[in-house]
Amino acid sequence: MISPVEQFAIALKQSNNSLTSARREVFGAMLTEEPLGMNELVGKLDGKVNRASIYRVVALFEQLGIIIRLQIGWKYKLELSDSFSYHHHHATCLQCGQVVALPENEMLEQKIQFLALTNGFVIQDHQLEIRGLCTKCHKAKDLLQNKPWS
Amino acid sequence: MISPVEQFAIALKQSNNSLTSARREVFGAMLTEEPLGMNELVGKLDGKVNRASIYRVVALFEQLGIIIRLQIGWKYKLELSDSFSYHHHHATCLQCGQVVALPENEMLEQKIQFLALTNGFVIQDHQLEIRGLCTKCHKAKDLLQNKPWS
DNA sequence: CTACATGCAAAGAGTTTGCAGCCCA
DNA sequence: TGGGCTGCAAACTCTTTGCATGTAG
Repeated sequence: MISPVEQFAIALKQSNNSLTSARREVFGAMLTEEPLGMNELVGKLDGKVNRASIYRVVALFEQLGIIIRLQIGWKYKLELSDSFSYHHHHATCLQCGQVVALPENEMLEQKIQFLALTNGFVIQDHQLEIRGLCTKCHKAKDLLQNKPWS
Repeated sequence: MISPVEQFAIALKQSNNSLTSARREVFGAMLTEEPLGMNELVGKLDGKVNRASIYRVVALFEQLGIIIRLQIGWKYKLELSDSFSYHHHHATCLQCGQVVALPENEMLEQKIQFLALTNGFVIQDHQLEIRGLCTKCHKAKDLLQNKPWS
């Protein structure tokens, strides 16, 4: 079993990129549960890595397929790529803002492939953004609408 | 049968918003085949509607569900909402940049609903972004790789 | 030691806001 | 006529770039 950090180091070496401290810091900061916004990332590395360098490192990581850019509403967030986890999609709760990772679904992936292929498109990459209400917020809303206390 | 422009006028009236010339212009500019980038929209309305007003009108239209914001790569594009056409997804060609509207696929929609529901999520909205190669560019690439002339 | 990477500061997009004047209902 | 809408200009956020310095290999 190879650790994420080793995998990261190998990816850099294989692409002829140095393993610098800024890159290590950014990668370390990305080893989190939730996808990170650029501003959060900058904040997390405040005093350690310069803002411009973070942008440059993120661009490199994206190019190397180490991280991916998720669209969450109007903004984007960053997350380690599928190579460091597994292929999945996300659902964002419009109420509480929580981003939930949805488990891989083979049937769904097949349908997406099929839809693209029947239209002559060869898929290289895809992203599904789901917006709605999470379990908690949905229940809360039900309570409000049913007014069980009235 | 009700025309798009009438439908638009009704949507404004019902939400207590005036039918101003700026809003008419923006709506008119949106009546196109392809999704429009904000800069394209601004360019198209250059001299007619001020940049800031376009942003305000777009924000209003989005809120009223008249237009939607598509994620295309790192940027976004605008397009009239499903109420003015039909529910569909898009595929962007990484080579030539063309954005193709893919026809609705009931099975796919069901899978998406299912995936969300089994994870306790009630979908309000969703967007699928497909990136790949269109028929033309894919063929061109095949030619290059097979080097039929060599 | 050398090429590549970073920090810093300034420039550049893209977007938002305050305010005075204009226009739709 | 009056309240909402627009144009204008300035402010703000996010991102990129040029250049001198630092550092990994």
